[in-house]
Amino acid sequence: MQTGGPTSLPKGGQLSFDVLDAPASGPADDAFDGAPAAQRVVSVLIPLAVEGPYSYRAPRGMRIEPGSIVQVPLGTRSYIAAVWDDAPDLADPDRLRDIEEVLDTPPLGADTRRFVDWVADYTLTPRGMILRMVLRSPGALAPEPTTTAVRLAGPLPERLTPARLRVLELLSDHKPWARSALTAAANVSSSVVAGLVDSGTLEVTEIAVPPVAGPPDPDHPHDPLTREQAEAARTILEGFGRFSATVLDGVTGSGKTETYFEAVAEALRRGKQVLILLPEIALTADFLDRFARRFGTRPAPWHSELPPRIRERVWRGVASGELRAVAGARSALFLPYPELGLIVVDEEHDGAYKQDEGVTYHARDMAVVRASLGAFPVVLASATPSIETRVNADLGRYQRVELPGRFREASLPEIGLVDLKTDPPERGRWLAPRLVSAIGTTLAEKQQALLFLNRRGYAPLTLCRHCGHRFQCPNCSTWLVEHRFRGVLACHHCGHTEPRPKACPECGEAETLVACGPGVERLAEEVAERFPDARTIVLSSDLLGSLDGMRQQLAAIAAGAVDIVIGTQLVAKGHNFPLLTLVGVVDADLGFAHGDMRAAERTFQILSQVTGRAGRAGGKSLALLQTYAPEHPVLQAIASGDREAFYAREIAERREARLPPFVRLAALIISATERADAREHAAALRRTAPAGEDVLVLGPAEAPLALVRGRYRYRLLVQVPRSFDLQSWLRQWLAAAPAPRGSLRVQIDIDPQSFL
DNA sequence: AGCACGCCGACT
DNA sequence: GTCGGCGTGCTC
Repeated sequence: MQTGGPTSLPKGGQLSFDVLDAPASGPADDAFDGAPAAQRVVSVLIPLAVEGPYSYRAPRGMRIEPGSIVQVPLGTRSYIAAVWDDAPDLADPDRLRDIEEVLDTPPLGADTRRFVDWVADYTLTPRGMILRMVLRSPGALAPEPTTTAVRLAGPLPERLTPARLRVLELLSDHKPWARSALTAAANVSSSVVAGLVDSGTLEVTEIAVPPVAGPPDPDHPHDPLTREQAEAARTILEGFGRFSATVLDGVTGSGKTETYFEAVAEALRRGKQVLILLPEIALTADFLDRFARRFGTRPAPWHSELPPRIRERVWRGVASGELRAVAGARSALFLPYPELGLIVVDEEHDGAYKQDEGVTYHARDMAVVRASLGAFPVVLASATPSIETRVNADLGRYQRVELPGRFREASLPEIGLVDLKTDPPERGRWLAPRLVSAIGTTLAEKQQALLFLNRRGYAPLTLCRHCGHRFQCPNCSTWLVEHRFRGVLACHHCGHTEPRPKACPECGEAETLVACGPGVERLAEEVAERFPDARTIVLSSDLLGSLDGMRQQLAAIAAGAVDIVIGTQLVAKGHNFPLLTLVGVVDADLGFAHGDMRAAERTFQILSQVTGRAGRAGGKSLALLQTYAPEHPVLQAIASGDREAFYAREIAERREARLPPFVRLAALIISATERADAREHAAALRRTAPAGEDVLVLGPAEAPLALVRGRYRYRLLVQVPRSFDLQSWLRQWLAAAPAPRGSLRVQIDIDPQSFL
């Protein structure tokens, strides 16, 4: 089934991976210890698209060890790279060049290096590209920056104002203070400090920049856990000292965060670094504050929007071990932790953990691998665990801890299905009478309602009443969505937009275009007509201005300044709406439309999340789901609250249909600037696929062609049994296949969700 | 990632 | 005839 066996896994790792283990990278200690000091040759991995490390000479006396960050010449340029474990293999010693410099940064740990190798092998990506994700913080390796500070140095000034006294008080211990910190702490303007410098009372010096986050205190005073939470925490804690994977499963509001914080505290007490992974959108100030309430300080943040300066400091702080806790989006997995001892993957089911630009990987699964390589616990937390995680738990690969019910005053909402066949909305309207009356009641009781419709814009389809012309995207096989606020027709796939014409482009008739179906904008129109006095807000990603604007809107909602919230996907994730007592799902069937094999799972997850938005405030709450298929098992499971029914059924169906996680799936993504090129190359590749008994080249996926960032992408699916050595097979296939030409690229997406 | 080498279209 | 477009391949 595989080469290598579990040799590259830590002793504690009782997992067997049915993919190739880390490439055979025998320990290359002799390269570092055995050779005479004058002429050591070492392997250096350069963060470029190279398959393996290159050999370099280490000049006499240079202090080098595996993982050292070095500056090396390559071609005409010089790169920051890392000393790697492979034995040097360059036969021709004349081509060797010297390492220029060893940077004054802690070396990458053995775990980090093995992780890079493992991910490269699993994703069939050049190793250098994975190293690039680790070293990607430009400037992080520059010398430690300093900041200007002041300290007490001379006689007191002649005039002592209250502001000056506050400053002098803070400086009375003669220690230097950073200028910005001092003005903030003394609540004075910078001119007060400047005045004291002018008078000779203070002197200006340079000090190291304080860390991005202080040391978290595991024993910071906090609310005690409930018995169930404490019990769950204990189960996770039993996993310390070896690899373990724990699924922390509990409905919204059951206290998952408090529970895994206990595991975080224990890891900190043991002197380990901690990583909490969150979907980017959940990485809010709200979460950081929650962490601060438990540990006395915020964790170091890591996400794509982080300003470069902070980014560098976080990278450096993690590498030096100064930062003990990181809360980050998926790329935080590739920070150079020297002492990582716990990873928590919050909302583990979230699709945002999958990266599909550039290197394709699933951060949740790579987190499990990272924990396995480092022999420490990983916690997968979710109210709606993914199918593959549930299957892994059922098979005993992961342990499962369930938190029952909600705690404190919060209660679960009552859930009802509104059958649109028997209780339809009026013509041209989208809200059924039962939902309308529930909204009325909610408003009358001065409470808040949320209407969820996962469809941006005004209407998903526009057609001509006269000739039947439908507006379609010129690039993709999708309808153009009308956005009335912006006055355009837009493709939600590739971003193509065109102005909405007055007349039909096909038959030329004017005023014949009709909007079909609702989007949130149209829903807002209906709500404004029905409830003209209600204060309404629409939350949709394309209407969002700045991040700040979004924050203000959320704050207004939390403060009760809004009566009806109308929102897309955005409202299902992350943010809390503490005052909600009614949730209306306008089209609960929307998620079933796609031919996607994960459609049922995704619908279950999003409906669970959005209905769970109600009731956090305590008291009675209600969620109503409008549907044409009230008998659908997913909706039945949601309505009855019987989550097990959903899992049992979905798992059985996947097994029956031979779908992941019961088979392995890979997608070859062929991308080109010309549509025909992508399609042709996909066809050529398919012809050369090696035949195998158990191997099924499924050919194009249902919507194989998509325009992504100006390139046409064609997806070719391959399905193999679970225990198949997919990596080797793909490697052979691609080696023998016709080479991509021109702007063609082939990228591989190995069923990222069922690799264990 | 850069940079050089190579092979096909419009120029003095 | 060659200048230069970019596609391709190599860098220890």
